[in-house]
Amino acid sequence: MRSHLCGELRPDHVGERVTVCGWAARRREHGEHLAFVDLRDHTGLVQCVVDGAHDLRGEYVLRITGTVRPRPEGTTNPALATGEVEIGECEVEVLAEAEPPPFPLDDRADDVDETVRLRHRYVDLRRAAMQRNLRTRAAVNSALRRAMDDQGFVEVETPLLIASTPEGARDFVVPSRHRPGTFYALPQSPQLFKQLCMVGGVDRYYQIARCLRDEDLRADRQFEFSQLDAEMSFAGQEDVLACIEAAVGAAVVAVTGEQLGEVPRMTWREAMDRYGSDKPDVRFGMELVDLSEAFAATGFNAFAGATVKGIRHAGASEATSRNRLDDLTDRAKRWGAKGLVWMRVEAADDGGVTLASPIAKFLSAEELAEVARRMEAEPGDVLYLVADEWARTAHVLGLLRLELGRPPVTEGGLRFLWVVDFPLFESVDEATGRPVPAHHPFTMPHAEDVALLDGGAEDLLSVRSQAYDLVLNGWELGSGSVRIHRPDVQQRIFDLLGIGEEEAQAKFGFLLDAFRYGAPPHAGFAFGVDRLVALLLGEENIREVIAFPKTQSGTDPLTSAPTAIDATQLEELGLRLLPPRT
RNA sequence: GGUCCCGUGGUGCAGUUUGGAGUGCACGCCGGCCUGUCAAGCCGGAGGUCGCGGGUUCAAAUCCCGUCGGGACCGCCA
Repeated sequence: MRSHLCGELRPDHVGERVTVCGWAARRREHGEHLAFVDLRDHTGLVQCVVDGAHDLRGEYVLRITGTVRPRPEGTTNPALATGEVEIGECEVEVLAEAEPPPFPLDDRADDVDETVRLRHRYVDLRRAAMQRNLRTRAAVNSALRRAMDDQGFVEVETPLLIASTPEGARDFVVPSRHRPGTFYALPQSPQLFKQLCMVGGVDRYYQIARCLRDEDLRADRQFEFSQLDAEMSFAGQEDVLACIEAAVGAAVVAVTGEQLGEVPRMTWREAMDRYGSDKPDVRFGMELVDLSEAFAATGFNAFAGATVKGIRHAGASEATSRNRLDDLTDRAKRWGAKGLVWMRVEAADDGGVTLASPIAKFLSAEELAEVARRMEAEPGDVLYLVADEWARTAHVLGLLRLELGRPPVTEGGLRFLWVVDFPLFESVDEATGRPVPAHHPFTMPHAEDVALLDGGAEDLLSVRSQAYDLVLNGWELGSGSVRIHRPDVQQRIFDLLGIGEEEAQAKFGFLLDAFRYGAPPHAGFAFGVDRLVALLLGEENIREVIAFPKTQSGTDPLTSAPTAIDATQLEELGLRLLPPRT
């Protein structure tokens, strides 16, 4: 049907008779004698010169046969890759007529209401930016598969219809027709199946797996997403990190052409202390400064006995109004802080600085001087302090740091980071005394910390696990761990978590059974492909790298999903609907 | 579950603070003119439930309440 693609024509093609197909991106009419039509396909635009009468409208689907010729002196267009040539003596065949598109298909569409774009996604996808995103995503998938294949990983497909487990995210659920009243769940991840693959001698498993979680949507979260999921036998943390780095590095090369280099590491504890986050955005500083010692003997009740930390917003005093400070204080409270202390740094007569703050009068001169010293305060800065228990102080200041200092997604480069030594337990339930797992209950404790499992709440919370996250520019790309493969250790963890034998059998019985038949030591990882592609492309929203995404409320403006189903379908499934909640 | 922002011809906006006739801009669309344009140009035209409902008022795009839709975030996402 065609001999060339629109975007590939160059002066080399001059004199050739070519046939191209595409959409009429723009037309410039000069009466019935002459018109210029920019024909667009996925490779770009080429100018076609149409002589004589015609009726060509925007987005008509055309097949144009003509002769490639150089553009006349002075009419070349350096903005187009094909701008030195044009197609002349055109024969035009209208393959399909088209209504005017609902929004412009050039860069101006970046400002169009996203609902309108999604409702007409098939038109939106024609745009150069969306074509670039789809094709970059395909290149990343391809690079990931090649890298995993090259490292001896085997791609195994795991089921989509699986048994529901109450842990973790809310399941999407599918009713069974054969057994009315029972349900499949769609996988939140292939976690248990990939471990079964290890027992099954697969040795190195991977899959670009669709995962589904019925949780609230965000800029970096959709119901459905894709993970590069991997698991390795006879391997530990270092093996996994090396293999994942190779895969991610291949994706980075495929998109940017640049080598990844060594990915730095940071312990979870250090990440929380310095950045107030387990997924620190290390593209910028504004690190948390610990001030607890400065207030060890303070008379200011709000600071006494608390973890006090601060961040310094350099040079921001003039641009930060009192209104803004009040607003930030409100936010800090919504984030869980008791309050937010701010201090404006001003030049003092003696050449030092003074800290102007509503609470300055409650602090001693020594304390104020120590704050200024530790935070390296300069005149014109604003300091923000939070005092609370360690985790809350870090969390609130971590959010405040992002609010005040986070650069746009397109700036600061690609700053990958391994966060290692996550705690095994996130918290200890005050009512039951049971620890709450931070990852999943098959995560191997750090060898050096096993003795602490016998201790009290404080000991339990200090147990490190062999779990690790990969972070890129403040987004959690993925996480993994070394798994427990020994039944006795697993039993120990279940006991601690209060998971009885019956419950364990009901929830993961098949995995525990499998382990009785000889489980190799194994470890794995999974990271989100949508997030990786978005960040590689400088998109701040993963919907831009998904062909048909859903809105924040989980609907699809194109298909109107989710929709009601008819009574016969419900009947067949043995389901009856409750009246709508009021 | 919560906080905040947005909703005005097909698209993007101004108008909302301080109520006074659907007033305006750009693009697109339709018609006309135009033989070297390139986000072509010139002339003319059509196109509106100011998201929806209620309230206040002589009068509401504008103020108030509710609601729907979209977005960002907190919680949630082992």
